[in-house]
Amino acid sequence: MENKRSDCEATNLEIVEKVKPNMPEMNMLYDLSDFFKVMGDSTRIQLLWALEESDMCVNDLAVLLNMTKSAVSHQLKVLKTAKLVRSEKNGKNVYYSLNDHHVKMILEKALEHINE
Amino acid sequence: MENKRSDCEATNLEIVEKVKPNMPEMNMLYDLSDFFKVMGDSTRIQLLWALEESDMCVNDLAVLLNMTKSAVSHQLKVLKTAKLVRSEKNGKNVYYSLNDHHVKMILEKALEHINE
DNA sequence: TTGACAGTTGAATGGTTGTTCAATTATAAT
DNA sequence: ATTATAATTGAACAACCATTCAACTGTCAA
Repeated sequence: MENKRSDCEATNLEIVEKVKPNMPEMNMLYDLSDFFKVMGDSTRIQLLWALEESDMCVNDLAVLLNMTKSAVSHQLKVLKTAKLVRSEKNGKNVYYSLNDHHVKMILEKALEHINE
Repeated sequence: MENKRSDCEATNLEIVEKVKPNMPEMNMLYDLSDFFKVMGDSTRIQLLWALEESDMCVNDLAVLLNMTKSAVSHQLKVLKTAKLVRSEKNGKNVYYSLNDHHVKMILEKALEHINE
């Protein structure tokens, strides 16, 4: 048996069999959902949006977003792990910048969906 | 005082002041993050991917994804609330279909980011 | 070296969320 | 009418997550 968790039989088996080979690998699926999970937080979108305007240090990002440095730092780490931003130390400050040119396009497409 | 929650002063006030007027409204921000939250689940991405191939009823989607009808129905409701899918009743079955042409493009852009 | 500031970190907390389970509605067939 | 199937629903549970808090590291200035 292949479908152990499903509680039913197919209604249109020919459709299921036609679609099945075109479904993505689970690994790709998890990569995709992980990416969208990272984007699915208003604080992180604000950070990406701000860094699209200008490279900034943690301090300034915290002031701009009206949040504590700690909270901002935590979220920047998430963005860095997802390779959406990179950081560079400069004296006492750490400056963050965007690391991916797809983000702007994805945000634009998402806005098109929302504004429909 | 405007920034009550920030625990620091700006390091580069001119940058903060330059970026601030270009930041998005909070409402738009929440719409964006809500959209990405919906996309940030592998089950829902599978459902969208499958419906891109063919309209399908809940039963067939459950078999295809190897899940219970209940779990699939719950997630379809999330997608419907987000206006990403629509549904149509046909006898005992409810057939779902894609309701947004941006999703495919957004998935493609996201894949470009991942495959870098 | 001392003090102040920028940033990071880990634990704790409160809130959110995906799946399961059981019950329910609605439709079709006998 | 009765039975079976498709789908939905709400509650419950466990897992996950964003922010807070306190402690800590590293750097600069005096």
